[in-house]
Amino acid sequence: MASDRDVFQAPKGTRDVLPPDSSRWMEVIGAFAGRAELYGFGLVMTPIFEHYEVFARLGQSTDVVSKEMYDFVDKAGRRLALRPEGTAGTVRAYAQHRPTPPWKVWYCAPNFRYEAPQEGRYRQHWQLGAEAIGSDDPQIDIEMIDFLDGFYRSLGLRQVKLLINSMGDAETRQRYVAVLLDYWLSNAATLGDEMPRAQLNPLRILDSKRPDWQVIIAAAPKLGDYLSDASAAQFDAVQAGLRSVDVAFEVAPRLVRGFDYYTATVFEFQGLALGGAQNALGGGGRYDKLSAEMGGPQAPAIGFGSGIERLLLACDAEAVLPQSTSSTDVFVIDAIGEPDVAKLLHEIRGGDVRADRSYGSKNLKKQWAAASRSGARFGVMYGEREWAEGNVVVKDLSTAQQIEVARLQVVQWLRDHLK
RNA sequence: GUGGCUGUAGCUCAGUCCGGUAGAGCAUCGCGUUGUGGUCGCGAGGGCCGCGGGUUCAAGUCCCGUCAGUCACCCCA
Repeated sequence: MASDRDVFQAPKGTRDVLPPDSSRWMEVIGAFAGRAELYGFGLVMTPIFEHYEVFARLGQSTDVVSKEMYDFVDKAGRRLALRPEGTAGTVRAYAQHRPTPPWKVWYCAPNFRYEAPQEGRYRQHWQLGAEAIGSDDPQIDIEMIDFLDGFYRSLGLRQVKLLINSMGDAETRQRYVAVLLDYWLSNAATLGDEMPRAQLNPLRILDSKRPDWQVIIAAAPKLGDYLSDASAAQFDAVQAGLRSVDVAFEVAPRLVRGFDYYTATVFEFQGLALGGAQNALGGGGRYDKLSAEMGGPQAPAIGFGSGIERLLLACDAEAVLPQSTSSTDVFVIDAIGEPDVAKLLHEIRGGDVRADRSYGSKNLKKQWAAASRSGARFGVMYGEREWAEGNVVVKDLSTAQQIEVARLQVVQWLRDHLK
C-alpha cells in the first residue's frame, strides 16, 4: 500500500472481517447454533484469557503451550494467557461451577496462537466448538461426531473426510508410547537431530509430513494393536454407532492429534477441497482425565473445535454458501425533502421489512442509483405529486415497473409482495 | 523459528529480465436526463511503485536491510 506509511495495519496474522463477507460468518455461526440446539447443547461463554496454568495443563510437550502462547503479566502481577483453544477454559468452568453431568455446551470464540501465519492459519482464529463433560458413554462420542458431520453437510460441503482413531486408555497409551519410543531410537539415523522431539512426544512423529520419514512412519507399530479389551470394545461401539447413523468414516491408525490430553476416541475432519497443508477443518476427541487434572471432579468428556476461517475457505473451494447478494429489501427515495420519510422508514422497519435510504441531500438520479446498488427488490419514492394525493411510488427494481400505492397501505403492500 | 516466492490506484493485475520521470480493467465521481437506477457513450479524480538505506547523471526496475502476504517444514483450526 502506497499511502499506508502513516496507517496502522492489523497485527501480523490477524484480519478484519467486513461486510458483506461478515454476513457469511453470521450464517455459519447461526447454522452451528441451530444445530447445537437440535442436539441439546447450551451456549457457554468463558473468558478470553485465563490463568496461565489453565492452559499449561494442555501439556508442556504441545507446541501450543511451549512456544505459541500469548501470555502476559497483568498490573497486579498475575500470569495470564490468551486462550489458545476452547477445551481448557470450558473444563475449568465445569470444575469451578460443577453443573450436573452430562454438561453439553457449545461455543463460538476466538483463539490466539503465536505462530507463522499463512492462508488458513492465523494468530487469531475463530472456532466453533462443543464439549460434553461427565459421561464416558460411547453414544455421546457418536452424537458429537454426527453433530459436526451434519453441520458440514448442512452448509453444502461434500468433500469432507472423517478420520477416527482410538488413543486407548492411560495404560494402553503408556505401553504403546514405550514401544514407539524404542522404535524411533532404532531409527535414530533417519530422525537425525529431531530425535529430542521424538523423545519428548513419540506420538507426534506419527503424523509428520516429512517425505524422508514416511518409510519408517509407515512401518511403525500401530496403536490399534495395543488397545486393551475395554478400549477396543469402546472403539468398536463408536464405529458401529457411526454406521448406524450413516456417518462415513475412515480409521486412521496414525491419527494422534495435537494435544496431550486426548484419550480413547480422536477424530478429525479434513477438507479435501482445501489446498496445502492446512486441510484440517475440525477435530477433537475424548479427554477423560482433564477435569481431574484441573482440580475438578473425575469427569470423562469429549469435545471438538472447528475453525471458521478454514470452513469458509472450504466453502469457497466447493463453491457453496454463496455470499448473499442483498442486505435490504426496500430502498426509500425522498424526492421532496419531506421529514415524514423518516417516519415511513420507521414504519416499514417496524413491519419487519429491511429498508434503507440515502443520506444527505442527493438528487433523484443518485438516490435511484443507490437503490439499485443496494440490491433492494423495491424502491419506494416519496414524490410531490403522489404525496399530494396520499400515495407513494413503488418500483420493482428488477422489472422497472412502477405503481402508486396508498401511503397508509404501503407497509402492508410491501409485506405482501416480499413473501 | 527455518527456507522459497511475492508486494505498483479502493480491488485484480501489466510494466522489473535489458534503469530514462506511471498503465489497463473493475469500482468511485461527473456529464448525456428538468421526477427514475441497473445497459450504453463521453469525461474526471485517485499512486513518495510496502518502508528504509545503497549504487547511478538518473531507480517501480539493480544491491542490502526491514515489514507484510504467501508456500513448504514445524504445528494445527
